[in-house]
Amino acid sequence: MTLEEVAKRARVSTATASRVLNNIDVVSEATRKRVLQAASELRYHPNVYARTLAGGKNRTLGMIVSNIGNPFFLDIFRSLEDLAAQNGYEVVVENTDYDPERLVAAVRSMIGRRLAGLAVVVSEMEPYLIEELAAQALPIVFYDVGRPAHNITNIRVRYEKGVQRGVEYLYSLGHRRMAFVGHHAALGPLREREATFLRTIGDFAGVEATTVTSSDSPSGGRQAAHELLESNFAPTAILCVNDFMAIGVIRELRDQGLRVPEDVSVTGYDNIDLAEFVVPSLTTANIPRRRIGQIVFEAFTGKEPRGSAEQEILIVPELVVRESTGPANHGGHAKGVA
Amino acid sequence: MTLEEVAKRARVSTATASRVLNNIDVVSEATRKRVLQAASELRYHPNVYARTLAGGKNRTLGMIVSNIGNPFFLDIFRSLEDLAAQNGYEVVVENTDYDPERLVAAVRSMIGRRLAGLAVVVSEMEPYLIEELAAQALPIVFYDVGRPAHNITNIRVRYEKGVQRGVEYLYSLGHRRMAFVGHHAALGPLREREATFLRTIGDFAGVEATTVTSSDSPSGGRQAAHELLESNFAPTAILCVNDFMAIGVIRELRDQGLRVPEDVSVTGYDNIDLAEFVVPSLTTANIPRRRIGQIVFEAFTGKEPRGSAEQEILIVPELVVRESTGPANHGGHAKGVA
DNA sequence: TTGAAAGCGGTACCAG
DNA sequence: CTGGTACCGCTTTCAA
Repeated sequence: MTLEEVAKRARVSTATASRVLNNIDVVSEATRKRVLQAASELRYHPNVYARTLAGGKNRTLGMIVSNIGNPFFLDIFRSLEDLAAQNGYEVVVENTDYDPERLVAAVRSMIGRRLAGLAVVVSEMEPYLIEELAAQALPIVFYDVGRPAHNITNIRVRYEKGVQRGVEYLYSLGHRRMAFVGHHAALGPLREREATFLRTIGDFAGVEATTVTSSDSPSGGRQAAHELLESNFAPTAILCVNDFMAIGVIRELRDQGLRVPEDVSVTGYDNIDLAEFVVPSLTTANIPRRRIGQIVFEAFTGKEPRGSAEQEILIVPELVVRESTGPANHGGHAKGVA
Repeated sequence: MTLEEVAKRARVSTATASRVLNNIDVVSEATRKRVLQAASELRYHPNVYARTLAGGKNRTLGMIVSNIGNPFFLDIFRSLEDLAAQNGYEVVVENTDYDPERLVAAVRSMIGRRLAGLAVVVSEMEPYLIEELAAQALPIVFYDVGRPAHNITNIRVRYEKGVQRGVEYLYSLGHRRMAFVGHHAALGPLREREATFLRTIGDFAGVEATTVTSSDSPSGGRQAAHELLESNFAPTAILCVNDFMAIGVIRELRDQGLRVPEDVSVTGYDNIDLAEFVVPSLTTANIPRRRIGQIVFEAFTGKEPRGSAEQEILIVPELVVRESTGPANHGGHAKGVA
């Protein structure tokens, strides 16, 4: 079904048909009706590709994330999508699963879409990709990678603040043996998080630390906890790089007969909705995902004078204390004895 | 950056440039190199819209879901996306949040994309939309709505089987007061699920039942459980329409000092990954989301003779017993006393 | 092996 | 108020 067929049936030119379909108010009521009639009879739906090509405009936004299975990323996407839908935009997501190759493919595909804006929320960013993106005439928002530049907005999270607050809190509770559970240590931003933890621990006298890394999922968390318990480190507190993994860590702890937080305290990061619902609920650092979605949307659709889009936005996570943390149990826990 | 600019820089025609970029093996190695060189220098990325319009082909699949925040839908999407990525396709999702208006917009937008296939996994489907979709020359897969027709594959879940098995199991455990927690009772498929529960209960002598409805989220589950506890029904078992809500139900029960499953048994539905990780883990009915993603993908890309695509696929959920269910506590539970 | 040119399905400007 | 028409950027014959 094409515009031409609709026009023919309504006995008008494609120009007029186009006007009617785009609500350009100059068409007589009579022809207008004929066109609408024809369009609906033919169940006509304009071809987005032709429309975009010809019009030069594009109402779609893009977003690339590392793991859409992790509610953290999903929430940002949903927030952006809601705003987009309310304002007549659409958003297409691409998931990379932390795979640099998929990221490259995603970036190329996104550039090819000639989007109204692209949000890049990934951990596996490589410098040359940032260059490639920066070279495009495309509004971009980077989350946690890259630096602000022309047409590039940067959202930076003071990740270390959340870690500090967490460690500090656990320290005040008497914890002296802490473990960090992360994932994808090979990727810069993630390795940096682990380093941040270690660095922070260095500021507290008499604290011993270790780290484990697995995959970004509850299952990965479970596996990490398993390794931790197999080793002889016996932490009294486990800090997880995010809530998603913390859920798995807690599960494994309980399966091994350890109580949380009586025997071991656990913290997450992100404050996903689930953090409040799991048992025990998670002590975590809040990252305002909804607000991030808004910032992204505004960066793309805001009407500030061109160029002012170049900015950096800082987010400082707050600690949210819930049930998964408590006083250290220095008596040591007897593994296997609940 | 356009093909023409690349062609110019490489001193060839756009036709040749196009050939090189599409790996059409007839170009001499020398010119081939020049074109590639030029393309990379200019950081050229083909315009997907122009490409699709001109080529008449489309490697993108569409998917419409009711609530991408619910892991059930998300898993199907991810499964489809993985397969797509592996085979050079892309998939665009649209979320409706159970809102019929957003569904209409999504359907229109999807049709306008001239997709290689569209999967519709929603609960708010209206007949006329099915007509509209069926009228398009577009391979479609409906999940739980519509009926098979030309170019339409239908995936139907024997929802009632899962409910029967759940009720039967709880009955054998001595439960005689059961409640059903659902959402969006105004939508056909969802109302039907509630009705299925009630109908099933009818097959078991001496069982009393009630239903509550809230929103599709842990938070909705919590609220539903709250209502249930406020009423004087005092169920010994709560069957939730899905795992996502069950998580909230369990949380509320515990907050009210009730133990699961000692005081109240809870079941979910879907068997999302989380079901295994929450505490207590969920007794639920398994729906093979990964397989559904595969079925969808194959329906769109399979090379069966045209027309054979018209089929109906039946899925019969199996009960998965975990920790959230146990023998009925007929002594009655003292609310507020753990 | 390469180029010219005809579309693909619309939009928007220019006349009438 | 309506029609003619020149593109948008790329793919794909058809000839050379």
